Amino acid sequence: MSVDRPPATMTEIAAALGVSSATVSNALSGKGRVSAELSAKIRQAAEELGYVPSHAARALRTGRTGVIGLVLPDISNPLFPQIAQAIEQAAASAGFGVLIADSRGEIAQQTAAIGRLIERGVDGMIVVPRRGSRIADIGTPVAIIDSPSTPGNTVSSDHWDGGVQMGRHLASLGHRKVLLIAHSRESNVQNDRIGGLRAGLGKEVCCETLWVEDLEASKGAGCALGLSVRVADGFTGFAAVYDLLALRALTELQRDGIDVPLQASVSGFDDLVWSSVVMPPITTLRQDLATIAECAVEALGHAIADSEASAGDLIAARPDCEGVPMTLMVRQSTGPAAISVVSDAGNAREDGR
Amino acid sequence: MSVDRPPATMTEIAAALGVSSATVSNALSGKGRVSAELSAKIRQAAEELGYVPSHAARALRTGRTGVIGLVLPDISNPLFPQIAQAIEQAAASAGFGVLIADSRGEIAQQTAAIGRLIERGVDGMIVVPRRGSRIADIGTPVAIIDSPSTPGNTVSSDHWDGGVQMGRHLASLGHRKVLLIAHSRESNVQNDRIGGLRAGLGKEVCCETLWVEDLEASKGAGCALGLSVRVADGFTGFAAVYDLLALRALTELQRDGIDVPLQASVSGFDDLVWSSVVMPPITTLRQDLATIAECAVEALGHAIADSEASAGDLIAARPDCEGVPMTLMVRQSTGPAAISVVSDAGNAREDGR
DNA sequence: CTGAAAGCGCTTACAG
DNA sequence: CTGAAAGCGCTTACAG
Repeated sequence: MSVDRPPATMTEIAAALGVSSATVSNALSGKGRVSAELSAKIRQAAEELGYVPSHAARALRTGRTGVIGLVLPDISNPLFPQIAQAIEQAAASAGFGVLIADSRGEIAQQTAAIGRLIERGVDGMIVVPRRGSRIADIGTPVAIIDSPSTPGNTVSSDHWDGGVQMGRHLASLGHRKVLLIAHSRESNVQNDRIGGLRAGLGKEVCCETLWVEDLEASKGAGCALGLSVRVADGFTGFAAVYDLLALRALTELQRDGIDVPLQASVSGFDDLVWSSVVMPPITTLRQDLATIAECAVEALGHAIADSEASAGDLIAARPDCEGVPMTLMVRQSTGPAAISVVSDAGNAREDGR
Repeated sequence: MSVDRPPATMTEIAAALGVSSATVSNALSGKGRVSAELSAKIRQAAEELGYVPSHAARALRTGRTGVIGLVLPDISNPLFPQIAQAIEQAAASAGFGVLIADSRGEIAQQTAAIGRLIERGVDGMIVVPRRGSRIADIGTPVAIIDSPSTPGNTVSSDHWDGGVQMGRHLASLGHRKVLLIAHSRESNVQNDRIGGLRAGLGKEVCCETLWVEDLEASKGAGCALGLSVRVADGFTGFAAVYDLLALRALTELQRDGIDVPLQASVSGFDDLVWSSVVMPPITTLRQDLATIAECAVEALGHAIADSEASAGDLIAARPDCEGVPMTLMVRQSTGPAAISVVSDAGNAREDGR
């Protein structure tokens, strides 16, 4: 029905019914003020005539566009598809459109991208900050998705607790020497996960953190992690702070002829698509991105509604949004710790740490 | 400068300069019609007063929003971040904003998502269609990124030629028995790649295609590909049709104790982030997404400009956009073919084909 | 409960 | 080359 006809306007509905456009507006926006009967009649006419609201006119009149910006400063982040999907979903239910802004990871581009969003009149924006970066106060409501330890954070997974879950899992499997693999010391998320892992592993377990950025600084990107030496040193658990690192660890171990999980367990974070596709599938933690997205959008919605005047503030989150739980996905890459035959000599050491 | 002051409007500039807003509009839009001096003065005033154009007003007046939609029906597609980034970049340079629409891969949701975009008044949209799906004629210009063999396709990589490149690479390495690994027979992209691979490998090379969807139909998702049996059968090359499949192949081979590339070579398509991070890094083909995005945005831009009236058509592409070349990234996962010791008995066969 | 009127900020014929 | 005027479609006080 009414597929081809050009979309009707309120004015046309008003004319067709012999009422004023103000009344049509009131009826359609459901703000009361119109008798039930007239209201019904107007709705029906709108339906029949194929009324499509003009967002442009609404925006011009109200000063609100009904669009929010999504800023992913580090788009190479492989979690991006899921995040974008979750945000889009949540935003759509809340009646918002989502304008994307990318910045190729560079700070200047990030600023430019944010500027473009503002110029387009977004009502607010959701930012997943580049690790270590702070969001300057722009004159628009902003919700931030990061780690609970980030100041000004609005929503996030409970990365620490995720670490605890994984740490306990590994400890319960009997691992007593675990290598934590992280990339960047600046990342709040990574630090939270590391902290949680150590806590979950407990005092019994000897663990050490390998910061890949250090390795890369001395040996260049894409260098080997030197994991087989660690196995020889008695490490049986390798807990990476995100799946890509876990994948790197897994394939390096396998290439060196080490059986996972028989000789070494490997775990990650985030449950990216490949985690379950790899052989063996990787034990990891899944973020509840749907909830995260809902919280972010909801918080933003409130901020937009509230701060007509006092715009530009970071947003206070609902308490239950500050640490959304992660779910442990136990898969074949983790198993009981091998009997640890500790070789006494570190003779084969080949990596810098 | 002028950071805090609320953005000025054309009317304010006009008032400040004692000219009409029409003249300000003409000067700022650079459509001539205004003397050079006055124009310069207006530009300067705009700068000083912190003029920010109102997209809403412009949209209301012109009927164009300056926003295009990006529809990724299969957002789980791990290429999404790169595509989104490239499109956003190209769109920004062309003065468009990008509204995202996701549909969780379901056709109903896809329709809904497209509807939302239309209701928001996008001037056109770029669609990466779900494999096998056709885009119905909506009343809006649409550019499609798929394979050149898709009817109505606008832009795409030359997947066939990519296959040829990879096929030649493998053949030149001495591989004479190659397993092609694809997922879905419905996918034009995958079919193109397979066709190219066969052509590039040439008549000398014996090759067979493993359709993973068949395997999954009988054994369930996530089942083993049964690759080690193939190695025993004399296969030395495993050419997957996208990186995720290559990763699956690589890890399965490694888990079964087969050395890559010494005993078997593995290759993929798309150069996703993990391809170079895995051990050994995977030989693959990189798409020139920047060019693809530019072509798509350009084509869409023309269509939007042209078809004020005749909207709703699919777009005729620039000829050089129909097969954007891919770049072969040779990495460690492919190497000279092992001396093929063909075991005569298929005794260990464990997979269905 | 309903309507007349103004106005959001811009662009576009049309005069001058 | 410049300006006055109308209008894009809506919402919002304000009257009635």
